[in-house]
Amino acid sequence: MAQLPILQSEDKIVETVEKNPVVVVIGETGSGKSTQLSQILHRSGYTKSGCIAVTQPRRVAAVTVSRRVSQELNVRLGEEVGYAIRFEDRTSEKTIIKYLTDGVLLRESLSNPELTQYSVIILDEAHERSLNTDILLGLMKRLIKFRASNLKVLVTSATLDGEKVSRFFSNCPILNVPGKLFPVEISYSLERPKSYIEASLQKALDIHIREPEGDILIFMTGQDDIEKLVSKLEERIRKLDEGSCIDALIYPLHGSMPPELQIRVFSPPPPNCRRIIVSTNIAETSLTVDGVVYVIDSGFVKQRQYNPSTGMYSLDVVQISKVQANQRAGRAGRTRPGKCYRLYPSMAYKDDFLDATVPEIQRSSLAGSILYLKSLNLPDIDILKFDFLDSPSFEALEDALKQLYLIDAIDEEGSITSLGRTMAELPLEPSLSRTLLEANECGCLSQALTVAAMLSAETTLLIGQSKSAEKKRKHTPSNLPNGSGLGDHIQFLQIYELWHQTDYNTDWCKDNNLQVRGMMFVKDVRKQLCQIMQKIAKGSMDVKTSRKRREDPDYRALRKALCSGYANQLAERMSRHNGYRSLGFKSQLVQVHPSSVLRTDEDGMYPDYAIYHELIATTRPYMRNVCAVEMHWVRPVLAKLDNLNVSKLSGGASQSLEKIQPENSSLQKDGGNATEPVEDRESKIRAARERFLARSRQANK
DNA sequence: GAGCACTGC
Repeated sequence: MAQLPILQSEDKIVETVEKNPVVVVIGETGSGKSTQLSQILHRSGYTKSGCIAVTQPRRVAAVTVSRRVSQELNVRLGEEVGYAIRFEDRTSEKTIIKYLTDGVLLRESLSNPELTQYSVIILDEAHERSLNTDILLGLMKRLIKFRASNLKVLVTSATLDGEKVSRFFSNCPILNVPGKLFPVEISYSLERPKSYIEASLQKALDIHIREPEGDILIFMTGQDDIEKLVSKLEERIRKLDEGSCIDALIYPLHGSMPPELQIRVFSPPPPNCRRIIVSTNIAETSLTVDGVVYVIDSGFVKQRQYNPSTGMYSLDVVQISKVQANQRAGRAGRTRPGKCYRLYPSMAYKDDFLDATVPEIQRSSLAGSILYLKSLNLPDIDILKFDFLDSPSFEALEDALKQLYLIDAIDEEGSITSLGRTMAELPLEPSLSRTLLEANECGCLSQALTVAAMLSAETTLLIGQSKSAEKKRKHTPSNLPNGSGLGDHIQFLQIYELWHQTDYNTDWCKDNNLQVRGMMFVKDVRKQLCQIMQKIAKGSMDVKTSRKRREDPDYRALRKALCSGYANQLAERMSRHNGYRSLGFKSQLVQVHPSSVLRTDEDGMYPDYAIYHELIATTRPYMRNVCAVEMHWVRPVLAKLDNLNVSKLSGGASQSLEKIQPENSSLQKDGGNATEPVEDRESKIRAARERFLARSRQANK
């Protein structure tokens, strides 16, 4: 094996780590930092006083990297070298080098905030800025103060933000480790094309006809565009004169494809044949296809973002960042020198592209993370002034506190409640943790466990289908239950109960268009939730079937529990039509998503009140996964909304926080009225409550 | 009557 570049810097690394509590290591792809840093520190004795932890943003990475290190050290995986990911802990008392996902390390710090078992913590791939890594960065900054004598922290990052991470850790040293990428020649378009599909098609055909062999990787934004381009490519390549150029195999590649189809891409092509892979950004970091020599980059990506003032997610096509553009280009230089064709002008890259992708922490709802931080009970840290590498907006923090207050996870002063503490232990969104705890009181825990597990995996359940396949499917109506018309949560419960009756038969999943992988994941989640709930469960947690339904045919207990958990995700129907108004946020008109199984009554009207799992703006604002609830369950929630005092929740920090936020305000630029005054919001909540009371009076007549 | 990128506890 050729010597990895990082080993030439071994002495320098050891010396720098010796002298500094935190070191930033910048190493490009192929530098060997993921496999070698841990071994270097092991060799220099850091495993004598504890274990070396290396975090990874993805599970597969934790598994594959630890496997390689165990081979290099010639030990059995799970002994001296091991890994820990959700549902799987392959470590033992012998373990001295442990690879784990950042989420698992966060869970560990919940039960052991000082992380005393570790002498070294390496946050690998920190430039990806996953939500969990960002929280870990903040926690590490605090931890090195308390464990200055016996903890070393290493952060690996991409070139562009190494300086920033260093500044965050009091100007800690930065070490550069060369990568092992081949040069990639980059060319730009003169102008932005009218159609990215057409431009990609032309460019791919050009390369295929004129350039020597080597696979082509094309980055598109989503399944739809990928399928269009694949069929156009197939048609055009079929029409090429036989013998005028080598053969081509065209593969789509995206996350909603079943794994067996994804794997196809990795089988090497037959001789005299070029692979053309049309992919989402799954091929940017998660999957690496060897043999790619040409990259075509559309310059766009689909990104999910959260608007804290409306509680709504949107999935937008946005311009990629410079870091992403370079990551995409690098995919062409893994095996030999390559070429990258950017379908945008060089000026666009220089002037329009952000340096780095907006970190996830500034694009997500923070209720779960804030609850987690509050449950750590760090006396020296005010959560709202928590030292993030990039701070989330004030609105996002305020929104998280409001959500947590409405579901009783924190009290009026913003302190965590005992309920909140239990919720933080569950690996679920706060709304679902709250539902479980309420269900435990109402005697429907087993049902709630199923619903929570199903919603944890929801997007991966239904097999991703193209539009044409969908049309075909309409002729064969689904045999799946319909949630008794009460909503999608109930349907999820009924589906799982049926699957349980088949003894978790995988063919049953396939027959019903359910992703086997997704359903197995649900089963694992449910099992994990049962283990955590064991201590406090008041009733059986086994999957119940028809017997239970006779006792409560309308699932009233479960829907009432859901109403507590989703207190912040509540909507009231408009009086004359089937549109809903979301309560508790800036007034927002939303529709039931057409895929919902929620049923209308004999007059064609939806129920007066419903809870929703999420609001998502696509062509219009939709509530996805809704469930009918009853008016009198909603009453206490509205009372709580009425008494809401956000500045009290943040411990009066609102004023000072607003002052230190201005640099984040640009993020909200496109989010509409993110800065609506609190008084406006409160008056709207009051108006909603008045409408509710009027409706109550009418109902009582 | 519409459409969903990618991760993770």
